[in-house]
Amino acid sequence: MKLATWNVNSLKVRLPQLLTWLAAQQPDVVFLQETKLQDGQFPRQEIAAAGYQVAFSGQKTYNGVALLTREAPTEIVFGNPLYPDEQKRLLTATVGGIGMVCAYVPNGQSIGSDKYLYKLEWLDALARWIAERIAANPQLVLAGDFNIAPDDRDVHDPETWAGQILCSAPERAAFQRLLGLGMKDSFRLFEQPEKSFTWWDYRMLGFQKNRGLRIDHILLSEPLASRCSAAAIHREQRKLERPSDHAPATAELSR
DNA sequence: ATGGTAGCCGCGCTA
Repeated sequence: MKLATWNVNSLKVRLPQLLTWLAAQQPDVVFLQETKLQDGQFPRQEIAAAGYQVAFSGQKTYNGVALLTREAPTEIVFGNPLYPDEQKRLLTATVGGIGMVCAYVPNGQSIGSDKYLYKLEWLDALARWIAERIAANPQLVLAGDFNIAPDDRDVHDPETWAGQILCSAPERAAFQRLLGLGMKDSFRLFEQPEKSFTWWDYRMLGFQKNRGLRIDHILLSEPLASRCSAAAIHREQRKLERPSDHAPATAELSR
């Protein structure tokens, strides 16, 4: 089973790229973030024609998450029942007996801002939700845009970014709390190239200079981590004309 | 030097 996560930064703009990428990569489950589409505008037909079922939760202009699956998703839960939230950032479903949680963690803007406090609250509630889901089904995938670079090796310039948004100690502690629930960072189950990132700022030639961060992750509960045979970042997507500022990440499960 | 770029029914906001 091949899992993929991608912050597409507008599904409307990125739909042609997504369809081409799906045909090339043939993932079984795709976690999308920043669809920026109201549910009525979701491109159901195009996704169905590509061979995927969908569950989605969107709003206009901002946020929006979707799950594309070969097998029908069941037990779909919109948002976090433990944290009422107007913003459409979380989607949970069961696919082939595996719990799938698609997350678009708040960016946080800057340390100490209202948005930062919201981010930390949101992450606290996410951890509680994940604990509940693992207890219900030990096979769980949590994937999406975490807006957290877990470690200095996930940062192009750790000194400049030290303590900054996406890298601060409380954000990293929130990420570690998810690992403490038994989730594994699939990317780090394998040897990886240095300076592997999933996001590069559109500004200041960020991608050309590889000034990136690894903030998009596929976390696997222990029974799934033991089945994981590969994990990769598809940075070639960031080289295309009119790219998302994020590249997709994938993880493969054997058996 | 707080810059810069992309996306959104925009006239600023979020990332």
